[in-house]
Amino acid sequence: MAETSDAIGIGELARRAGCKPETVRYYESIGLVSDATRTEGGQRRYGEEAVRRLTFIRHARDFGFSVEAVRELLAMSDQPDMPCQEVDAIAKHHLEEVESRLQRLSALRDELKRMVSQCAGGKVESCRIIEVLSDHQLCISDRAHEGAHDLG
Amino acid sequence: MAETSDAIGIGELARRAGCKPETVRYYESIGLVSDATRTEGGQRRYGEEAVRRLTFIRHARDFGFSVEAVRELLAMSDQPDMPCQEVDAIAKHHLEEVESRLQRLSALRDELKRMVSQCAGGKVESCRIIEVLSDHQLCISDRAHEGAHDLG
DNA sequence: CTTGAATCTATAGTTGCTACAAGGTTTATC
DNA sequence: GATAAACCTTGTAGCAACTATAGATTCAAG
Repeated sequence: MAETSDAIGIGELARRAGCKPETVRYYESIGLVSDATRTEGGQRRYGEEAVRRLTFIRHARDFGFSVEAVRELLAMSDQPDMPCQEVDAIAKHHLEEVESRLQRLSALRDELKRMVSQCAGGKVESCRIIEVLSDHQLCISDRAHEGAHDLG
Repeated sequence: MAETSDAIGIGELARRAGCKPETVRYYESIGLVSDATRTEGGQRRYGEEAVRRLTFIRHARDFGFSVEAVRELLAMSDQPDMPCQEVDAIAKHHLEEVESRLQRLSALRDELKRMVSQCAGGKVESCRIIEVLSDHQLCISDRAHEGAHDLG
């Protein structure tokens, strides 16, 4: 097992960073990770640095940063002597987005909860859920379901 | 202006339901709304029923229901005599999903907040944000950023 | 040397639309 | 009846961030 050395394959790399080989190839195709060295047969081989970089990427993605934000964060982490203002700005901006999504999603939950709680369990004809969906007037707030855009 | 009668165009229909003509054509293409009658020149013409149906669809989508869920809800609202258990089940399931997203997003916010608050504003080298992203160990919870998958 | 797992490229699919391009139709005005 | 503005048509490509598949090749182990 030469897997602690500088010659791991794409599968092992992916496993160590917690993603799939396809994802690594995708990141390479969009230039998020640099092209790997290849074996004579054309297979990718990676070292420890690649593991660190991919781990950073996956971790930032898990935090919800967009791929473009990750690209910037990577570029900055490659410049250790620069001030970290920009890093801070990206993170703060992301935090604000998350907080705004939370608010909208929370309003959506309230509206859904209200709707569900009013269903008496009779026929579709008199179902409160169908009624609410049919008639916007029955919603408490016009802004309640803007949070829906945060759902896939 | 024959626009209150049974002969509105796709633009007027879309405007009344709060979406775009493209969206209406898309819904037609996936069978969410049925094919419209056409003028001799081939343009779509709609009546009041189409306005109601499209409004229902848009409203359900605004509530975050998936297109497939909307399809089922529509089918059920077409059967007023059926019991509304299934409608209830779809809505409850959706509510559960929204609540679970909320929890994960909220954990993510906490983690982000913590990360941002610890940044002292020095060099990238010693930036807490970069450190946290580099090292999973520095997160409070392993589950904190599962909420990221709720973001686009 | 053979087997089987891993990898390769290229392409299409996911969700729910949105944005063109290049034309055809309708409607209003003169 | 002509003309122009506004509307409409189909078809295709694009978005985000992967995921999945197919069919061929390569690698490592026995």
